[in-house]
Amino acid sequence: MTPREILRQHIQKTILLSDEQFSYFFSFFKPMSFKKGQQLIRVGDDVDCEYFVLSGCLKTFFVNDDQKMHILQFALQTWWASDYRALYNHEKASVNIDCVTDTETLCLHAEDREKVCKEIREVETFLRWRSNKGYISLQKRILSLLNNDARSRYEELMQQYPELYNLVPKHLIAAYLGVSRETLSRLYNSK
Amino acid sequence: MTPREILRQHIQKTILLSDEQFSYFFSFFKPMSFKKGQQLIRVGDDVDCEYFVLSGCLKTFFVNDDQKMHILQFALQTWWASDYRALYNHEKASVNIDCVTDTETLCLHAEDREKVCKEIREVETFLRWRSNKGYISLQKRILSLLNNDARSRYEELMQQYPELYNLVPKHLIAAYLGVSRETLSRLYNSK
DNA sequence: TACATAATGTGATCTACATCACCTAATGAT
DNA sequence: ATCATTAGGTGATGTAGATCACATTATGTA
Repeated sequence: MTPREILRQHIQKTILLSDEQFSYFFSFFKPMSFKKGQQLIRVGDDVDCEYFVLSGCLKTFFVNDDQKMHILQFALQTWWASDYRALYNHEKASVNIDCVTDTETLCLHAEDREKVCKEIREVETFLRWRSNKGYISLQKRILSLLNNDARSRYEELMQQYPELYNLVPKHLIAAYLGVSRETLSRLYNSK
Repeated sequence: MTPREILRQHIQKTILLSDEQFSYFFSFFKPMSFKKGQQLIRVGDDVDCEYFVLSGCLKTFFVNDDQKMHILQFALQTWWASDYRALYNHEKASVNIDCVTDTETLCLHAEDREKVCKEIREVETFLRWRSNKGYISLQKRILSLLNNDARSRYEELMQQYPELYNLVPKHLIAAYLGVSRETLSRLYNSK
């Protein structure tokens, strides 16, 4: 699939755009490719765009004072990633985004996004629904953090995103689940 | 302030509506008042509306197999509450909402919301931004759950929403923080 | 006014998970 | 091919917070 097709199919799950409308929207996306380990956003940066993942894997993460990393999101194909707090409030980045693997993305600038939103009603509807889905999935994760122990959080994640198992180093999975890498290792090497 | 004024001021923080536009939007909101302990949404219910809080306090919560309650959200004045997963995906409710105190709300049906969204562009923009803000605040809470211990989560909450201290029983605060009521009690009675 | 129920406090004990220390196995760079 | 770096495994030990048990104080209700 071409980048264009990947994006189009993704959007069409929510709304219908004419060829013309889609072409117009698509024209604002700039292809950007990154190597494993490359940083897209660093804490303190100005943030003016968001990334749509075509292939590979990004991680959005925070590093605390003790140098401990917490992962807010892995972004695989058709996922979106940015520091949305910074992007929407015009603040400096408070999280980092970098590449877990080589990654191809389409980059959309916030001002272009707002421009197209005004011009094409359906695009705004799409973005509203995208936000809703994001909200719902974060709520699910909060519930999982409150209710489940490390083992069932791990099993839940592996069941929902099995591709992460081979794609992402285990210590990053641990940093996503909120568990130490040692404990995670013990979890799936026993039982 | 009248309900109308409360809603209008809330919306105007994000977008501008003419008197006419606002009156039209407002006409779809139905005042609904509830007594402390009354249930707005129960697991398994059909969900077709969302609530805008005028006064009082709601809680959105989940009860697990061990009868342990986890609170996803407290909703105070100008907050919105519903089971958004159910509302957006036309599923049965997977969480409960009830009243922590006597509560006045304005109720908006999903079909009316979508109707007004189509008719008034600014309303759709408002809802898109509302979702974004919700997403950002859930992300903040996830980070807090991953990074902070019970004490600092408690202090963070009390600092951000001091009104909860006298409004909400401590065992509910505990259920929001993801800590046992005993531990919470010890936290603020020592140190 | 009395009684039931909900909210809160506090000690004793238990446990999931963190931390530390050290090891082996991959992976990658020169 | 060699060496450094990163990933991963595993034992020993420490600890935040859960759980259990029971007392105390509010709150609501007949």
